Amino acid sequence: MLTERQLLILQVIIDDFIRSAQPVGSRALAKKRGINFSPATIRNEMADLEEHGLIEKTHTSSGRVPSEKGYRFYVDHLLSPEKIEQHELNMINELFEESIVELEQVVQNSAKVLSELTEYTAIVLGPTVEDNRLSKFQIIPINDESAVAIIVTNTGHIEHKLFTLPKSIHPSEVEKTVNILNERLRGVPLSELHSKLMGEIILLFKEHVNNYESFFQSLASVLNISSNDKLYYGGKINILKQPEFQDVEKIKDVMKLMEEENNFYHLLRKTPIGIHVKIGTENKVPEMEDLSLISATYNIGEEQVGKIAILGPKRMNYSKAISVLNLLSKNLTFTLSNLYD
Amino acid sequence: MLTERQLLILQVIIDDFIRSAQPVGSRALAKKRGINFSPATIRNEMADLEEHGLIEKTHTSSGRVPSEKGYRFYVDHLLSPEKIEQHELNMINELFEESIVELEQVVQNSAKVLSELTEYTAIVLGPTVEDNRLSKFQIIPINDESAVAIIVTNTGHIEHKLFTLPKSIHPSEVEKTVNILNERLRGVPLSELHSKLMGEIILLFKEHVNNYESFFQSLASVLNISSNDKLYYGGKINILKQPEFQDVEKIKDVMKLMEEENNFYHLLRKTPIGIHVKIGTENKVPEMEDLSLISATYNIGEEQVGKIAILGPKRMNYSKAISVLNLLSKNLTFTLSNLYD
DNA sequence: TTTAGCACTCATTAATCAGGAGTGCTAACA
DNA sequence: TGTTAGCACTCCTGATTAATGAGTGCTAAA
Repeated sequence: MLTERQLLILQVIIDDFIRSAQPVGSRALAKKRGINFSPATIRNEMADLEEHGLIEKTHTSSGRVPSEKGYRFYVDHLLSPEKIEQHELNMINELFEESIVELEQVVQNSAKVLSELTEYTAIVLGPTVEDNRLSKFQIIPINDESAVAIIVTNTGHIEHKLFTLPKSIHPSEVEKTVNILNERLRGVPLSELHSKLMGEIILLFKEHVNNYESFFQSLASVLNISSNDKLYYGGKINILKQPEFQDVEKIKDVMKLMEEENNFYHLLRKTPIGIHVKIGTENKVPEMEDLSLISATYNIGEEQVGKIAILGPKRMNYSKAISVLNLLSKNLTFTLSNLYD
Repeated sequence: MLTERQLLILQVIIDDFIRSAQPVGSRALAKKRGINFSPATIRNEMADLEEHGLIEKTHTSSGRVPSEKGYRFYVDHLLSPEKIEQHELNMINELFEESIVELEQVVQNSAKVLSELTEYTAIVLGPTVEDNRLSKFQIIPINDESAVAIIVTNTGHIEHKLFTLPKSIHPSEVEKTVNILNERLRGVPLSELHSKLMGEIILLFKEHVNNYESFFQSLASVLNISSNDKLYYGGKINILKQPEFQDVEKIKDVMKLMEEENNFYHLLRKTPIGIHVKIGTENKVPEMEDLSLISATYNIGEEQVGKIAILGPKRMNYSKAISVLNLLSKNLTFTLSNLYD
């Protein structure tokens, strides 16, 4: 379909545009090393590439700019992996060197490092708590009328919830309840706790716990875990450094996009396993037509727990971003698996 | 110092500028109702006001704009309280109508409402956990080597911390420890837990708990509560609606300011009790020379727990902002005091 | 097939100009 | 003596024009 020379020219155009953010003309291109033909020849090839819809002009007599289709082709076929510098490697390794206390902390720091390495905005979706399995449940009475429920999961995630504890419940009943729940619910994904409780466990309650009704109500609400996996940003304002965001309206759009957390939450949830690149309108979000989102997944053992992603202009350094994302997601998976699996 | 008429003119200039963001000229001023003298007269008075440093020209033949000193004078002497509309009252009341589960949630929602009511950016400093008093402490073993410590305070704040539990410790020892700590530390501010532990309580440990040393180490780190009171923003991008932020560099500055959470954290911590207005350079932060920050405190009972604030352009509607802030902080104090005190 | 040459297009920038809002000053007025 | 009308002057704003230059497509020659 495309000749070797056309591929070469396309690659150089996109590489150059990614670097300079300026439309690339035939003369400037001819001067690049590796290019041994005249501007006129290049103009002919460019016309062909434009017919294929891979590059565009911004006006009749301007240089060429990659089209969305061009970026897609570039990402799919022309990308050469970028070498990661030693000092960049160090930054990533430092993330995992300190003693790791909380999973969330590591994840949050990853976003920061990711944004610093790429100069784009990093978005990290924290562990999907719903898929975690219950490993320990406990109730701590605080005063006459309230208590805290503690839920510990297999990935070390801890959650606490305040609830009202009916006065009529005797401490021994509470203990019995805790025992029942631990016995029956260990290993159950948090998302299924509520239905399990309403199914088999309510029968046990009827049998063993006096005055169970209002108490059971409270428990039901406590075990109704809503998906509250969090979204962390790193370098939110990095994106403003990009020359394409010198326009006030565009800045407002992208800031608004990030402000409303749901946007990226849903976008990232949908994302498949492994590295995934969505360019411009492929994101199906009007405000993202000038943005690309590259995402990767990280796991704990076999369980897929979260996503890390880079948000940049369509004209982003895909090669660099993918390399860094790939490395970091693998490191995250490795470290977290060792820790919690 | 200033005549009645000059005060009137100053007030009208500032009111008008706050509304329109345009320099106010003598002719436009003369047409306002309540003004019954000619443009020429107004020009004379304006010249006086300018000599006092209360208003400024943007260029030789422009209308007048309030100076920072002018705003200060306006806030101190000319402010008339703004009536709060019924639907605005409703928005505030709705905050407190739903059953309140977590203090943090209320506080966070306050930021949202505050930003919606004012169209500026709201900043809320959550409860200062350090000043809370311990009301309940508990330890829950998770597995052979780790446990969760639960700390509940008098304001209903719950905190959990993972720590390593030496295998050598027998469950009965843990129970004894929990009893000792609850007995000795109840009512102690979180910020003093650590020193109390290292002082009187270590002696009790030596006496009553076997193999206490490494266990005690863990406890010490658990009870070393760092001040992690959080900063919440509402309507971060509201500030971009203001006509003074149509300049890309300014937008970057203010976004960066908000991105680095420490900035406002420290600024708000310093703020005195009650309503407080800092205009432009009074904030002592170079990037805030075009911004004003109005803050208020909210309490639980007698204890001052947090701050709510509004960040807007220097040309903000002080009257409205102060009224809303005043009302909301009082409501917060009232509701939280009833709940937790 | 490649390339030199040329006419043409269009964005960008600087320069010029007209219109208008606003000021300060002076002199007349109540 | 305080107030106001009149006027010359300043400076911002927006529109228009012109020059420059980067780049293209096409044609014809190598």
